Amino acid sequence: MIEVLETQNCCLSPAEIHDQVRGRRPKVGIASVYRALDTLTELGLVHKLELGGGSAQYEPAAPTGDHHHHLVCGDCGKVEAFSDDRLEVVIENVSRSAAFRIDEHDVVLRGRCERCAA
Amino acid sequence: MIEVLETQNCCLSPAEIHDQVRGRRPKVGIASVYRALDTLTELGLVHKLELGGGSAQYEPAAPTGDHHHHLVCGDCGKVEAFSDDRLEVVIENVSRSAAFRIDEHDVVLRGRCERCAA
DNA sequence: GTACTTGCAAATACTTTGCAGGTAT
DNA sequence: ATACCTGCAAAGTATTTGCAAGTAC
Repeated sequence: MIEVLETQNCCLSPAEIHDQVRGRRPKVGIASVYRALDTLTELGLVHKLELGGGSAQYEPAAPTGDHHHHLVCGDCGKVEAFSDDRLEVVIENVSRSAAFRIDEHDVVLRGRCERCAA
Repeated sequence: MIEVLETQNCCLSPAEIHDQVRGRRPKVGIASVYRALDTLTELGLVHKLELGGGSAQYEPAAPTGDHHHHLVCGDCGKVEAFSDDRLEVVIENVSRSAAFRIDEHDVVLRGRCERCAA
């Protein structure tokens, strides 16, 4: 599973991961995928995203410098990554001044992708 | 339903809305709540949030100047609102330079609330 | 053997849908 | 009458859990 996640750096659903894992180990069940994702998420190795559209998405946690956020197309569901340093700085500041002790953040920009906007 | 949503300005689950609506109109089914939320979301009157934790959350769309984002406690699930002007400015800039035509955004900061951090 | 992991099937949770009956025009 | 709305029950999807069997030490 780790090998599968390594090949993809952005957003896989549990079902997609399951399919790819089965390519190598046909007997693996979806329950094991969920269990492993749960563990990896707790360990901070994987990041869980709730982008809407039925199921959660998982991606490898950023190996520092690879931190990014997501653009989501409301029409076709396409997801694309982006990153912006000023955004990170501002979020860092906000996090520090918040009442909560923040250790993670997600930014999702929603709209239409080039194709669907046409 | 609109009356119920008006009284709350942040984050209600469909089940919570259903409970409150039933206080006034006992026969209303959960399906109608989902249908109405769908319609209101399409009309842009209500904003749908995927914060994790089982079900989606809905809140009245910001009547300009009431725009906010969310702090989520990973331990107890508590959700709190915050807003920050610089954050909005940066997101506005990022949105303009993105490949997608962006018309909405969500920012979620995750961590522990004061109580759970102790 | 003991403790942990696993796949399967069943259970649970959330959301959507079909439909019969009701309402409004 | 026609078109639309509604609640209920059933279906669908995503995720979690119980458990018997398997594996590791």
